[in-house]
Amino acid sequence: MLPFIPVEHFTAGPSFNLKTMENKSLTIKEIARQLRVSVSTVSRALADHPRISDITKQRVRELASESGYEPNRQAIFFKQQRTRIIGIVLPSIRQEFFSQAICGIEEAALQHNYTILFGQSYDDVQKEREVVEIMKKQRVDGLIISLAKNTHTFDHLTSFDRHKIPVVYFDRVPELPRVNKVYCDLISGTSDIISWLYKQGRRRIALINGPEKMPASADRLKGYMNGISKQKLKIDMQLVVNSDFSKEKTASVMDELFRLKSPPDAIISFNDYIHMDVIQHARQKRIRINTDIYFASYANLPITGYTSYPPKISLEQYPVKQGELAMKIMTDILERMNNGDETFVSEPMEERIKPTIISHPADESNQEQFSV
Amino acid sequence: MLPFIPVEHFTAGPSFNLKTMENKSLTIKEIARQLRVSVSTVSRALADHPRISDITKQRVRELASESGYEPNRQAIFFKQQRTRIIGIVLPSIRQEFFSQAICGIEEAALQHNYTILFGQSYDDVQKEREVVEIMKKQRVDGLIISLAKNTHTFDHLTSFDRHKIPVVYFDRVPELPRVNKVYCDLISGTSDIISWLYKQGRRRIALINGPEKMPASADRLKGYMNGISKQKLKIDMQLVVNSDFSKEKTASVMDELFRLKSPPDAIISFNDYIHMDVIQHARQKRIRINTDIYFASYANLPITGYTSYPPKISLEQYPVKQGELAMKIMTDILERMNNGDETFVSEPMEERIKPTIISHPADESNQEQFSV
DNA sequence: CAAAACGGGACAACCGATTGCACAAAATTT
DNA sequence: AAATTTTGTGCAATCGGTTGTCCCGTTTTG
Repeated sequence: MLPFIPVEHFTAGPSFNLKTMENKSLTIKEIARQLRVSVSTVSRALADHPRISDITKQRVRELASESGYEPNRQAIFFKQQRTRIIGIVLPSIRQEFFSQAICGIEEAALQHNYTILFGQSYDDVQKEREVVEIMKKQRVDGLIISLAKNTHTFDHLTSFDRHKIPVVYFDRVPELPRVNKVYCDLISGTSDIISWLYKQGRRRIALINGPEKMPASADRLKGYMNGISKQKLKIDMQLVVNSDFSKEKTASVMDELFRLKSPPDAIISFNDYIHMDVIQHARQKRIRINTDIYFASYANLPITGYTSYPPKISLEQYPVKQGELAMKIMTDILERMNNGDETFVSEPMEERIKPTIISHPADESNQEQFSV
Repeated sequence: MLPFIPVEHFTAGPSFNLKTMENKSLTIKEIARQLRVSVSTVSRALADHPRISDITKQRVRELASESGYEPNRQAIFFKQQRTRIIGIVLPSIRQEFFSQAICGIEEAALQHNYTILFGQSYDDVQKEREVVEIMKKQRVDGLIISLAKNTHTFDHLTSFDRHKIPVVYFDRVPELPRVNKVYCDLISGTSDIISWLYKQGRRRIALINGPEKMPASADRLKGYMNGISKQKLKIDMQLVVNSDFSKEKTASVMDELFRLKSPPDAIISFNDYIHMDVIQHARQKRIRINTDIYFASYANLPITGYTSYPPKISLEQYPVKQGELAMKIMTDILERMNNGDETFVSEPMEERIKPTIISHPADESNQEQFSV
C-alpha cells in the first residue's frame, strides 16, 4: 500500500528542500532543527552511536537521505586535522610512464577514499620546490613524489617529517636512508638486458644513459657493469655516454659512439623517448635498425608499438603497479598513524619491483617494408 | 625604543619553536600568546588591517615569519566555505591531448592560487558520475569537465548549478544552452580539411567518425557536410562511417569503405589514435599511405611524429590553450562570485578556438623506405 | 571644557561537525 | 523501596581562523 505523498515532494523534488535550493548545502544543524533534537544527537545517529535509540536513528537517517544531506568534509577534516588528500608530484604527466602511474595511484586512492592533488615539476627542482610548498600549504595528508632529474638536495621534502606527513618516493627515488619508496630494480633489469643481448650474439653493447647525477642513471650504469662482467665481456667506458634528454645532446653522444674504432653492435637507450630520438639519428646514419645494431630501451611504452622502429626489447617497469603500490604504502602508513602506531617513522616501507624484458615482435608493417 | 624581548625568543630558535617540532604547525593562537595580544589582533595584523598599529603589525609579522607560521587553509576555507580547489574530470589522462590540456589547466590554476583535484572517467558515464560525486563531496569550488563519450544526460552536472558551483565544459562539451564552455570549432576545421584535400585533387573523401551520439562526432559530420557542399561535391553518406574507437570496429568500417564501388581517395579519421589503427589496417590491405589514399586526422599529437605514417594533415586543437582558457573562465567566474556578481548564471562564457591544419612534412625515414 | 572623533585592541560569535561529560528517566539489581 | 546501572539525549568545548561590535584612552573639534 503506497503511503500518501505530501505535496512538497512535487514542489521541491525528492532530493533537496527549498532551503538547499536557496543557497548551499544543508547541515546537521538544519536536520536537528527540523527534528527538534540536538545536533549531537543527529551526529551520533548518523554515526550509528549505540547510545542513540533506533527510533531516533531511523528518523534522522530518513530525513537525511530524503533531503540529500551530505556531511561537510571540510568541517570534518578541519576538526580532525586531516584532508584525505594526497599530493602527487611528478616530473611530467605528458610522459606516458607517469600518466600510467597516475592511473594506478588514482585507482588505489579512490579505493581508500582519498583524492589526489596534482602537480608537475617539469623535471626541474625549482618548480618541484614550489609545487611541494603548495602541497604543504594545502595540508595534504601525504605526499607521493617522483623526483625531478636535477633534484639532489632534499630539504624541501625532509621538512615534511617534522610535520609528520608521510612521504613516499616513487620510481625516481632519492639516495636517502630510511625513506618509504617504490621503485623498479633497474640494476638487475639492466643486467638482464645485457644477458639477453649477449645471447643474441652482441658483444659491443653501448649505453646511452641519462644525466650522471640522476640515481636512475646510476642504477642503469651499475646494472650495465654487472651485466657486462657477468658475461665476461670487457668493460669499455667509451661505450657508456650521458645524454641530458635533449635531442641534440643525444645525437652528439651517438656520434661519439660511432666514431669509436670498434663501434657498438647494440645500444641501450635510457628510455623509449630517448630511443625514438636515437632511432631518428641512426636512420640518418643509414644504420639498419635491429640488424646492424640492436636497440634496447626502458619503459616499454604502448606508443612504441605504433612507431616505425620499436626497440628490439624494452624493459617493462609496470608504472600502474608501481603507482598502486606507492599509494598502498601511503594508505597503510596513514592508517597506522591514525591508530597511534608510529612505527612508520623508524621502519620505512620499501617495495622493489622486478622489471621484465619485453621483446617486440617485429612489426608486421615494418616487415613488409623490408621486403618491398 | 625596542620592547623587552622575552627569553622564549632565544630558546625557541629562529625558524620553529619546540611546540612546532613536537607535533603540528603553529597557530595564530600561539603567536598571540607569545606576544600577549589577542588572536584577532594577530589575524588583523597579518591581514594588514588599518586599525592595527604599525608597531604591532611589525611585531606580529616578525614572529610569524621567524617561526614559520603558515595559516591553516583548512580553517580559512572552512570558514569561508570555499576550498580553492578546482575539480578536473577528463576521459583519460593517458591520451596525450588531455595530458597536454592538464598542463594548461594546472598552469592557469597555479597562477590564481588554485589547486586541482584530479579524476578520470575512463570515457564512461558511470565512472564519470562517481568521480563527479566525489568532487562534489570534496566541495570543490568549481568543476572543469570533458565529457565521457557516452554521456548524454547531464543531471549529475546540472546539480552543481543548484549549489552555485560553476561548471566549465571543456573540449567535449554538451549540447546544453547557457553553459560555460571552451571548445575547438571542429565544424569549420573539418570543412577546412575537406578544402585542403580537394585542393590536392581528392574527390572521394571519407570520414571515419566516432559514435553517432557524441557531440564531437556531430561537429565533424556537420563540418564534413559543409565542406563537401562548399566544394560542390556530391554528398555520399556511404563515405561516412562510425567507429566506437575499438580497433576491431575501426577495421570493420574501413572494410565497408573499401567494398564500395567507388572507394575513397582520402580518409579523415576521428583523431590521431584512430588514425594509427586505420593506418595499421590500411597497411595490411597493401594501400600506399598518402599516395593511393590521403589520410587526415585530428589532434596533431606530437607522438605521430614518431610513427611510421603520420597523417598527411592533422588538425591542431591547441589543448594547452584550451585548458588555460577553461581555467581562466573558471577563475573569472569565481572572482565575480566573490564580488557578489552573479551575472555568470545568466550569461555563460564561451570560447571557441579555431583549429589549424598542420601538414606533416613527409618523414625523412619514411621517404627512405619508399626509395629502398 | 565638554563632546565628538579616532586609534588601538579585546571579546565573542561563527563556520559544521565531533565528542566528553552531565543529567534525567527508565530498567535493573539488591 | 532504595540503590545502581543502563539508556537516550542535550550541553558545550573544540578545531583555527575571520569579523562585527564594543570599550577604553587619547586627540581633535565646537
